[in-house]
Amino acid sequence: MPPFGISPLLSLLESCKTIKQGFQVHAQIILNGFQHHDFPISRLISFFALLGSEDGINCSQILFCQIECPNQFMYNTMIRGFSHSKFPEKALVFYSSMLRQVNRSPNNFTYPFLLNSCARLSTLKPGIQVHSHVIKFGFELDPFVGNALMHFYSVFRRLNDARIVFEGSPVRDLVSYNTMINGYGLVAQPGPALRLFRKMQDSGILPDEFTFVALLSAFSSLNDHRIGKEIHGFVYRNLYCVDSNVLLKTAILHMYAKSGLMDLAERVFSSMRSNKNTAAWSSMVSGYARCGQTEAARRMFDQMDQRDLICWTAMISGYSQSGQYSEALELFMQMEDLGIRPDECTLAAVLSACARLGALSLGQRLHSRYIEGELCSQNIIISTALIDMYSKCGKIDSALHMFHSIPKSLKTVSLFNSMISGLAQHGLGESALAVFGEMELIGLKPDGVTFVAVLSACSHSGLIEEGKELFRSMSDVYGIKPHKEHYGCMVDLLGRDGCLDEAYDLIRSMPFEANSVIWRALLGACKVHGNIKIGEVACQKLIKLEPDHGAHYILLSNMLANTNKWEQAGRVRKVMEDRGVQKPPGWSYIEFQGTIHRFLASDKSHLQDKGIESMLQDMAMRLKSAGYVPNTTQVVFDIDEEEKETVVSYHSEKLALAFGLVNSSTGETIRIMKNLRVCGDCHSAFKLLSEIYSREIIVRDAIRFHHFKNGSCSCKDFW
DNA sequence: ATAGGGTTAG
Repeated sequence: MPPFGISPLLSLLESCKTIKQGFQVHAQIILNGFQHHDFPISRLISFFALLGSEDGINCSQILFCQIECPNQFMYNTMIRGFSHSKFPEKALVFYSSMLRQVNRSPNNFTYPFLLNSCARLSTLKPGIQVHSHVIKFGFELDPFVGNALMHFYSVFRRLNDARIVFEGSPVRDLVSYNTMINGYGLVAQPGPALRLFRKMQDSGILPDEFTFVALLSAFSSLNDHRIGKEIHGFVYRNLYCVDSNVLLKTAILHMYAKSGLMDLAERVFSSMRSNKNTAAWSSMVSGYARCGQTEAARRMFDQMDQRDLICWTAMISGYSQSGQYSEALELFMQMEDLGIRPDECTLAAVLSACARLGALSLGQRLHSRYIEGELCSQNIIISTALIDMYSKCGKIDSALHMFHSIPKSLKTVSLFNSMISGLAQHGLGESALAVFGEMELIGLKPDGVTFVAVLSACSHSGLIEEGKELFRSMSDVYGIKPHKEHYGCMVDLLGRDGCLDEAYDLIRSMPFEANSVIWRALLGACKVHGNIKIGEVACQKLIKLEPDHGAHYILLSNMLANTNKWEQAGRVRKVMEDRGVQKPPGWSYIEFQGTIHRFLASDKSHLQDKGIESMLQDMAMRLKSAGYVPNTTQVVFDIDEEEKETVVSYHSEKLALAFGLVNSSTGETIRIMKNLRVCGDCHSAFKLLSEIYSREIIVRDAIRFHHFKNGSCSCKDFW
């Protein structure tokens, strides 16, 4: 082997592509006695650091650590390497050790990379500190540093700060404009993006394809296809390379797909011919899914040759957003089986589906396997989704624990909304108000969603005065106009207090027509307080608004029957039959050994296995000896008493409870989910059963949670 | 030094 000089070694290094080849060069460096020469070693460190792989950056770190007195280039290289690694925070570690070393002050190459690392962290603070260093060391006016600062601030949606840097920068080049336009796209402000674009043209800077990609993505957030089309035309007039520029085409396609213009999206898509990339496919998948066409989305998805994590996520979240939660979970498990690891976007979508389904054990598994102790445990969207999942699966304590473990500075309005509505569903009104107070204390401004949450918390817990006061302050103090949802909460609240006339007046004074949710709230209150007069009005309205909803007819006929207006009740039943309206099937489900078991009312298919039948008999017997009389008023009236009893004892929630009692051990909490409201008979029965079997039973119905324990329920019998 | 597709709460 001939001896090498330094420069042949360097040119050898230049031809290297893999870690192994890098090692060979390292061996040569040592063999030729250059291991203490800064120059070849720093090149080698740089080679490894910029390979872009985890192994590469580890190798460069090992080399770096062997050096007694690393030079500035080496530090910059490490910072640069970590800036696009999986551990951007390590760039900061190298930066501070650089500062600690005597005579090693940063230069103009240090900050762009360091700021890029900061842009990828989950918190804003380190970047702001770096900004103050930029000023301290006098790199404020460096155009590269300036652009990196704009990028950093816009990633954190701090467009005002980015703008200040932009305005203060002596040189505003193409990259500065692109970065700012892109930033406005991130915060969905296409207006300022467009103004900057004009300003750019005025100052004679020619846009490039990045400019248009940034503009297009800014306008994708707006569902205004007119402007999108205009940009499309503009792009064609200004860049004749459009047809060959895949990136640009993908951005155009995405703009159409996101605006729901799927036929235009299809046209761009097919014009891409053999250049269809995964991004284009993903845009199509999510575009179809977003407008509810999950089948079309799935066909696209199935046609793809190469599926990456993003398109899996697009399909999974497509199902989840369209309410097809089981499909979402099923697809997710298929993905896992292929060995694909979800990231935080996938997890957020899957957790949301778990929450809606009440799939606690899957949610818990996701938490412990992919989130706990991982980098994304700091991700606030994930935390929001987790809190929602734990709340909706009945584990309100876990949700609260998570919430309190999150540092104040990271908490967002959505996070608070998630926590408050969780507490509301569990009827924990005081806690909900306390969390709301904390929100104000740290200076977060509540929004419309927050008020839905706090108002429903008040109505679910009977905090009448607090609720009224909040409703007033909502517009007076916070300047938020109440929407239908807020009126719905107020009707619920007043109705609960027995103020049915007041509730009815509120509906009539609303600036818009009441929807079915609001009438249902009024009807619910009428049922509890036995107000037939207003109840009938509400029922009629509901039947008009939702003529296919069988429950309304049944409620109305039951209400009439209860006041002995048999004839009218019969007429209602007749109308229902004539229209062919079916009673909506009530079903309950319960999770057991990771799978969800579903029960339909009177469904005998589960009865043979696992001793459910005998458990049901045991339940009925013990209830009877405890002096319990079945409440059959909620059963359609024209069947005889004995049969009514049979019907109520086969309600889906009772079947699920029997299943739960058979398949769980003593002391274990039983969690049941129901698609409709829990029935009155089941509610009283469950209270007693919780005492008889010494079990805590948690039932999630369509609106809220019921925690049955020692003979009583957390809803205090109002729901 | 900048870039395209998927993310939470009602």
